[in-house]
Amino acid sequence: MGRSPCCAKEGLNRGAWTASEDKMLTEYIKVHGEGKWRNVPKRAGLKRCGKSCRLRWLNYLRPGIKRGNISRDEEELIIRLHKLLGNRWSLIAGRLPGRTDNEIKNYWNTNIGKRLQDHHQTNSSSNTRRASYQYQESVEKSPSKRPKIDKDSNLIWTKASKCNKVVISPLEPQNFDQVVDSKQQAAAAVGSVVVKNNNKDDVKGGEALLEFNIQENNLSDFMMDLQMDEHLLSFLNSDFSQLSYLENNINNGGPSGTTTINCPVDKGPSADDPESNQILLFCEDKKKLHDSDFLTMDSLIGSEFEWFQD
DNA sequence: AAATCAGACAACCGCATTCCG
DNA sequence: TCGGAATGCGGTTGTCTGATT
Repeated sequence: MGRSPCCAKEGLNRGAWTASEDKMLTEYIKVHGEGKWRNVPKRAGLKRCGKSCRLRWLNYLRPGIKRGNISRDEEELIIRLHKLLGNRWSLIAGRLPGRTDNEIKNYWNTNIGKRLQDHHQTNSSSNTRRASYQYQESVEKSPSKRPKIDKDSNLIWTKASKCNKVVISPLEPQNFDQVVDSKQQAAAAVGSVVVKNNNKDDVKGGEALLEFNIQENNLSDFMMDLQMDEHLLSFLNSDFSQLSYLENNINNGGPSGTTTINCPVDKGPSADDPESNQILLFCEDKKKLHDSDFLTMDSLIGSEFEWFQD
């Protein structure tokens, strides 16, 4: 049985929204809030489908939307994030307050992507070809709906392809059972994951250590399984400086010969205690970590852009 | 002045994922 | 647990506008 359309198409307006339609939608959402998009047109008195209302609201009418004039800083950030994430426009937009995925996508397609392509054509032998461009190319060659990521590219695939439900939360002793559940899920997918309920005397606050033994999978797989987009990416702020911190930690060794990545998270059981509001990742196999592609990320996103500039 | 072209971007479409009864 | 509905996402299309011929 085919899926029913989100709304009947007969008699609906299409194309550009009028000012009065915008007003009706805005006023409706002010009163009733977002969501239940299917019902919005009927209740707001609009001759539009729910999807169209949602899109109009999210991309145009929503408060706080910045429009046009993408700054140099924003552009550089878009390029950096695109290197990391590929065409995950919504994720990229999430790092640019007030910008929408649609706007960034359009901006990329009409400005940055085109310039990159032009640059590539005039400089095809240059070794400055970057993952984002390679990705763009692969997409162009492959018209399939979903992007195909070259495993050898430097793109970080932020959605879990193997186990996307392993969420590591700030830990308290009473949460340990929960952690073991996560461990079992992760172990099935990644290789082996060891969860230790640390002696409170050894480690402050009864934190648990999660040790990931990444088997033949490289660290980018490891990153996937940690929902990088939700947690790790949250600390990859615009200057990405903390990645250097990771590298330093690997080179110098963290506490007890392990490598520690501290990832602030939005909320936790003790949100008022900054120290408990951390995800701690320990990787004992420093060499594996060091040899992995992950470290190239720092150099990748910190790479120069003069080749690209006007 | 009219026709054509290209760039920009809003909107649409189809599919995937998530939610929920 | 399952299936349908709702939502989210990325690719594509349509349309407007300004530049060029």
